[in-house]
Amino acid sequence: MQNRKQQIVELASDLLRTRGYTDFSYQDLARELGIAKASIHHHFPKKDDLGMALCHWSQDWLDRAFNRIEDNHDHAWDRLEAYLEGSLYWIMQEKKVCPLCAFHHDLNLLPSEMQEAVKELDAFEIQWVRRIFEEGKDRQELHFEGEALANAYLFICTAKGALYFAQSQGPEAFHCSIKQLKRLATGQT
Amino acid sequence: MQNRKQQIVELASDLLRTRGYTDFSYQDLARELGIAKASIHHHFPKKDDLGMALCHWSQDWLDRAFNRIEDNHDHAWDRLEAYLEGSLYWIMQEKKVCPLCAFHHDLNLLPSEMQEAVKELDAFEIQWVRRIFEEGKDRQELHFEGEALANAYLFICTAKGALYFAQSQGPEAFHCSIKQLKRLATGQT
DNA sequence: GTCTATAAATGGATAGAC
DNA sequence: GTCTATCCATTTATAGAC
Repeated sequence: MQNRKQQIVELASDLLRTRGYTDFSYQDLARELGIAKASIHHHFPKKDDLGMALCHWSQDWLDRAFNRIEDNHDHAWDRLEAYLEGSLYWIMQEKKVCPLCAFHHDLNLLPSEMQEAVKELDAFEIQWVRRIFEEGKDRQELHFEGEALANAYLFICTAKGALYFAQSQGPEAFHCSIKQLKRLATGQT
Repeated sequence: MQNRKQQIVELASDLLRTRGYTDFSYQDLARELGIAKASIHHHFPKKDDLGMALCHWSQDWLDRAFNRIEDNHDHAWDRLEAYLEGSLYWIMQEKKVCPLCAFHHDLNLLPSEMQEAVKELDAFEIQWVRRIFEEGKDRQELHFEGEALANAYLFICTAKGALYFAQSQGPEAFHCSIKQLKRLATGQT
């Protein structure tokens, strides 16, 4: 069964986003799939093998998320807002963080191969936001001062931090800081 | 030895900030202190007892950090900058996150008593930043648009997110977004 | 591919002696 | 307060049968 392998990754990604990489076990996976622990080891001999598979899964997850946003929204700010609302939805409704945030929680404890993969995924996410800012400026949809990259950093850092506080202080904290971002990115008064 | 108890908390705070709450053990503490695991249990019967002690320690840590900043800097932006530079120093030079960030990593896994404590600590941190913004505006040191609280949220969210990326992308990512913040908070062009 | 069985290490926790 | 000894559960991982 080739699907079993994907089924394991899919479930693992769920536990990763809920509990973090070091805090889910093969036993958790086996229980929920109704199979033996040893069967998971057959597909992923070491946990770090599964960890790398989760890194690749995260790349796909980002691709899908970004493509969906671009398919459903044309205006640059609508795309950025969809990115924000998506993140907030996951954390508030599903109690899950994005896979990258999950990996960051244990970054120092991960094997170096996984750390490198996370760095590349971070860079990929940043570059996507930067591209949206650049295209938005070219099309006169966004009106910000300075470089697109600097504004992209401000945007994505604020978003990550807002999610951090959304968990403990509720969604108002999130919306409050995002409102500021919109003013800056769109050039509204 | 009453100092032993504090010694344990001090070491535990270090491991908390380096590895996270669920990823350090009584064994780690015992090894580094050169005493038996059971001796740690004498001072903190359950790990969550130690966890609550770490929450109280974190409150003291915040108090000390904020007082030091206010003692050494008068201008509102200098205080905010000292807050940022302090955070960056810890993560880059010492590979440690602030205790609140550490607790956030496992927030969903913590007993509710600890979760409540973290929420209050978050609120305390936010209120400190807000006060600095308000005082800065009153003294004409800061020139920002809108409410002090909204600007405080933007500031602290950006700071937390910048630390997130500093870990994986290096300090340039941090400085890049902080430069934007300064422009906004001080009213520079 | 999946199972049972099992290993070896680790984690949190307790009992009771000194 | 600290120790040794011990308990029980969990975690990662392997061996070998079906």
